[in-house]
Amino acid sequence: MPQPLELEASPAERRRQKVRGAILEAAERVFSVEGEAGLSIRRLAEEIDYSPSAIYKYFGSKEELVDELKEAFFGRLMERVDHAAITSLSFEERVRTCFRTYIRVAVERPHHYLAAFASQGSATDCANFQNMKKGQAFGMVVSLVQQGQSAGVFDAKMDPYQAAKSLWASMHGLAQLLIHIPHFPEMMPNDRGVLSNDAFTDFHVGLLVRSLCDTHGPTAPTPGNKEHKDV
Amino acid sequence: MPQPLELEASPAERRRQKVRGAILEAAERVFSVEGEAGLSIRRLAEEIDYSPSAIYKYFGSKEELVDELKEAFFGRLMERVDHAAITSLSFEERVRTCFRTYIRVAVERPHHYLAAFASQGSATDCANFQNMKKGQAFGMVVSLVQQGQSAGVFDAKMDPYQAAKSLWASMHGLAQLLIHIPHFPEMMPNDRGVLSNDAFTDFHVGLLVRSLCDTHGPTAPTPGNKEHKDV
DNA sequence: TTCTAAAGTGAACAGTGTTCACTAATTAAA
DNA sequence: TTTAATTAGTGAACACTGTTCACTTTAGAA
Repeated sequence: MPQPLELEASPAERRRQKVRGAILEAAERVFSVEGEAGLSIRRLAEEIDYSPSAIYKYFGSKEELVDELKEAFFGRLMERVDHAAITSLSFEERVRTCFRTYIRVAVERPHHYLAAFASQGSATDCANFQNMKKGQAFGMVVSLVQQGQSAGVFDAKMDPYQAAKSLWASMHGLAQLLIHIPHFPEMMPNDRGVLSNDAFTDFHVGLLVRSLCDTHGPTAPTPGNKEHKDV
Repeated sequence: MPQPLELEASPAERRRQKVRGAILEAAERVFSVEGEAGLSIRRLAEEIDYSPSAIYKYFGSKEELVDELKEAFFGRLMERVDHAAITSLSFEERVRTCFRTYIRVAVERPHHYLAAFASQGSATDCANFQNMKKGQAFGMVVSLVQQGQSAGVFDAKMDPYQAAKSLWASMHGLAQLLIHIPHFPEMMPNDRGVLSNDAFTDFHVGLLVRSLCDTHGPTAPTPGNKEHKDV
């Protein structure tokens, strides 16, 4: 811990944070529009009227800088989903608005969302997954499933963690396809059923919720009780 | 069409195709292990004992070369899923093996799978989506849904195209998370329910199939019949 | 054999992330 | 206030990248 916890920062430190903030701000601006491909150190330096090597007095590498952008984005993403959660009264509404918000934020900042998941998945990433924002986001989904179980809407016999992982994968996939395939919801051979992003997201979430509901017979799937044949 | 459809190719053309194949082979080798990041024109040239500029007599750009790798991968992916489809007797088994195969191939060649979906989604991509392998893959999912409806397993009132898109998104998301997050199926706070990739895929597919089944009441979701509030 | 078209090459261009010796400025100590 | 020690900032360079282009060599056809 170099600085004394931000209370009574020295003028030098305040100046340093100002420059650091300017770098991050310019980086955010460029990254939002052109992604990591358009974000070069030299361009960044030009935008804030510094030399390229000056950047390295504030960030160890370009990757460090981008990681900070990604982490900040994930923080904003969680904030907005959290806000959607606490302003929703019923469980059904909460599920719908939370996931719709998740998708909206992802589509609003496609480069951020893609980059946040494009890490090479190193061992260290796995180790402190719980501590990272991504792990917290997963925790929110788990909580949502547990709320559904408490409310008697979801199957109580289901492992909420496995269900949350499945749910998260499904939402992540939708975000990816909406970003990568333009007009994905309208992508149809004929012209019936032209949906907006929100409408298709609702449809998608509707199906996912249905799959977790408690209105089925004893055929509800439980993980890990089947043998697997080769394909 | 430069060459006369491969029948009676001239020696020059055969030689050319041989070199072209060697380039693609080396590219495939490098790309499989290190992805596009590790694939440089100079390294490729060194591996096949040519000069870097020679590559450009066979491929217009690096992107063209990589696109060919991606297209070939998607072809193999579809072949294997197709094989899984025709060797499965019952509908339930077909669904399970097809999707399990899809996930397996994606995880086997993570760089290929990620790159295949990492295109920037230009307007041209959208235009000839139907003609590309990716569009054919989507067609297979549609067909699968329609088979389920014909078999009386899936809700017949459901639009198979919308359902297929939802299904595809969910499977794509799982593939992404399995690739990006090591030990995703075992990612748990406690140690119960340690699943393999296949086992978790089966669990995931089980939920998705459940959501499309016809064992529900009249509350089955139909897309596009709801108003959307802001979040 | 001569001519033409293709194959293949080395050098260069413009760009990238990054490092390092160096100077300028600011802060702390005498 | 003068001096010493950090720190901020710089320009040049290194090792890369994809790509182009004038050039030579090779091969097939007339």
